[in-house]
Amino acid sequence: MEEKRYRLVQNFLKLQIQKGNFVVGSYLPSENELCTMFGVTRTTVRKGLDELTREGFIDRQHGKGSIVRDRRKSLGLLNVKGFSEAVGKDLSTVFVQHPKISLWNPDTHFAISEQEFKEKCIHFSRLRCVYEVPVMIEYNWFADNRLEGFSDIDFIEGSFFKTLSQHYHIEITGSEHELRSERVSNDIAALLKIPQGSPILHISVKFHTSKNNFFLYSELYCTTENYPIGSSYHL
Amino acid sequence: MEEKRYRLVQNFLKLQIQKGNFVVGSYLPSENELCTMFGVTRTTVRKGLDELTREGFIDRQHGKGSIVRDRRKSLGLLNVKGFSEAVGKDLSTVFVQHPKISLWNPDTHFAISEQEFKEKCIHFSRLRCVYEVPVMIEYNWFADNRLEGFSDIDFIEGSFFKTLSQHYHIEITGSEHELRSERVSNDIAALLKIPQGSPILHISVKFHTSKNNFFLYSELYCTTENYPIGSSYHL
DNA sequence: TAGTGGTCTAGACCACGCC
DNA sequence: GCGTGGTCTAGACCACTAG
Repeated sequence: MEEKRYRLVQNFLKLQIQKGNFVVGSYLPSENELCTMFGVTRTTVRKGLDELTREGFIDRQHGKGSIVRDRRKSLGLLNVKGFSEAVGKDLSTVFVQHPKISLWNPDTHFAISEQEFKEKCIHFSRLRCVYEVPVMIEYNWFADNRLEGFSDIDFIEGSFFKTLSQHYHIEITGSEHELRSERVSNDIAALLKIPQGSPILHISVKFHTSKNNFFLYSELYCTTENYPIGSSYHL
Repeated sequence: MEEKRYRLVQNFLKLQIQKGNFVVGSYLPSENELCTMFGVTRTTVRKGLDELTREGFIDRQHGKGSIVRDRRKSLGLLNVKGFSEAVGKDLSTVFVQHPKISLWNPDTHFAISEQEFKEKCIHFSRLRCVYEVPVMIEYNWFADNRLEGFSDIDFIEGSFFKTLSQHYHIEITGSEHELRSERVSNDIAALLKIPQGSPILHISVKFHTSKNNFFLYSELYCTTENYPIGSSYHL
């Protein structure tokens, strides 16, 4: 399929990183070592490493080497400030609904493709708390038949994305968001333990992945009074 | 300062694009032409073009050439859906406060550096409407002495960013956001013509720029009922 | 000083778009 | 067919890091 030599280097290294054979913070083989491993020149190896850098898998350090990076912090995605970033806070996640096969929920604001709609989907929802205080509820849907045996395996370190990467070698490649400020519904007010009718931040997300035609749909409802949602974008 | 040859190519082309000498949609000189223009090899020219691609200035088309791109749509920044994207809608912007020298406003949620705080700042605010209906009010602050003679010149096509690029060759390189869902204040409710106490989306933004230590601070208040805020991110 | 990544040359061949 | 960008080679020298 893909005969470009730099892709071979790139995909080989990516797979090793996804599998955990090169852990975060460790160094990849040097460029010269990769040259002999793959029988190519440095230009080709460097092109592969450039791509991995662009994808956020590695950082390169002049005079030292290429170091494996924690990608989850570099995606520019919306996340509760202090949730995945902050250390030393008491964070917790509880399932409101464990993953199970269900029907597509009409609540998703992004259009689901016909192809997806024909399939069953998997749904799960989680409540996110800081210091035991609920700050966000998250509803997720995705096409069932794309992730073989998903319901049966556990989330790696409580992270859906980490699970996708390590078990299925699927990465998040992008996302679309729609943001609304609404009055909270009574159901969600009860779950988040906030007064009825409070303003709440509603975020609809469509995640794009490295797997063809595989998307993740999420609806997030956040109380932003104490923990505003942060996001960042850099060139 | 910068002696790398690919930077020469990159910066030369970037400046021409910023000045409008290469307009959006036109083709840059071919790689071979650039080679002879700068007396370097294709590897070097291509490295410069790679950088421009990464920065969003150009797209490259196999067999055709490198085409100048409209960068403002590629930043993954938050913008009112249908504001800068949609065509055929009746969009308008009115100044609530024209640019003038003022004091730093304590309303900004991001910390302003000591260096900036010592300087005066320029402030302006604008009301954004769709079909004459106000949907967003925007307050902006930035350090005065960074943009010589700013108050006196007009916005290019009503765009602050376009003005920064063409007049000062400054580009937006990134941004940080904080999002909150709040009850609207009475002042803002009046400006946006919405009922008092309505939920409103409050976005604090710190824009990073290509000019050292120059940032733009914005506070946005958006009614999201009819026109939700959209954003997207792609690898 | 040895090893690493960063820049650069002077070629070559290929794949794509267009006439 | 010709010009374009995409991939690749086989070198070279430089800049940075570390023992």
